[in-house]
Amino acid sequence: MNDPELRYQSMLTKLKNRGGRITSHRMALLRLIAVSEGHPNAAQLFEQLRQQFPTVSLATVYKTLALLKEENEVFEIDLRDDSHYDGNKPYPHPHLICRVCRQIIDGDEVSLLGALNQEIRERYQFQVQQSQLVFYGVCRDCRDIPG
Amino acid sequence: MNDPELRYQSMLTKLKNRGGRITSHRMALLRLIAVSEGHPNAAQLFEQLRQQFPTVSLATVYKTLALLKEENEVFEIDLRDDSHYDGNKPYPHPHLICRVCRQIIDGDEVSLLGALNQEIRERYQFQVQQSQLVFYGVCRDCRDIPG
DNA sequence: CTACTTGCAAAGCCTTTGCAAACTA
DNA sequence: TAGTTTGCAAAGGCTTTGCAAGTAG
Repeated sequence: MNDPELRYQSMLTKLKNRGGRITSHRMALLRLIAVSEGHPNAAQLFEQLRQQFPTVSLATVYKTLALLKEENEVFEIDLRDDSHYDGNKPYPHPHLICRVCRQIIDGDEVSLLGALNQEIRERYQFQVQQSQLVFYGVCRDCRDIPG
Repeated sequence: MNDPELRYQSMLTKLKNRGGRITSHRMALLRLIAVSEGHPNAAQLFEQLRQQFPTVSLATVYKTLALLKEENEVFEIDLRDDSHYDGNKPYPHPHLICRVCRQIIDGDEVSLLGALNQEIRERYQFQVQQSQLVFYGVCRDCRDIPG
């Protein structure tokens, strides 16, 4: 789940299979999402897309993101202010948000995740289908900087 | 952290100590929050408060909640649609949200929480200050109901 | 009396929606 | 050609803000 080209093809296929049409705007947006290393929000994707297609609208970005989310090709991170999108790891996983540099770090290497889900299932008899796990704090790079 | 009267007094003290004024609206709102078993949102608190004080405004509810949050007397659960407030356990803890009955269940009895935070600190060298842990799925009561 | 709080209305933001025009297949 | 997608603008929903009037201390 990491090669941009694979991600791109995967998204494209899902859209085609659901009977969707492939427009140049969509192709470009899929590329942007597949290539993005970070966790852009709709506005950021829109800004980038706009450089190639000056007439594209923010609504189109939202609409396409909604499709990709439905196809589980993108994971939406629900934050207080807006949503950010993870196109590289399109499944629930923790995110660490640095309050200093505002960076969003993938926390998918936490080994306790499976056990955590299991404990919730067992202890509360709750069938977990989705999750939003966000940790706020200070990242490694910002930790040492005084102020 | 569970006796309504203690919670009420704690909130009241915090507000007083910060130089805040105790109005009848505020007292009533604190009582509502202290007594609430669930996780009301601002609109729900407003509706209840309105029954005692027909002239109260939603803005006042928001303003008071903001103060209580600042004083760590309430934990704000950031959900996609709105924020809900936990006045009984005013610290970060998981919440389980049933997609069938819409209930918000406290997940504070998960034993792995400490270890999870520790792993994030160690593995990512990330200083966790806050967290929003939300699990979506089907609760025990709704699990057996077909549909 | 002074400073804080309130209610109202308006503004802010992100996101969604309605619809005619444009376009893919 | 038929059915999707697009852009635009407006609407929606929650939350915040500005401000004059009211009120706690």
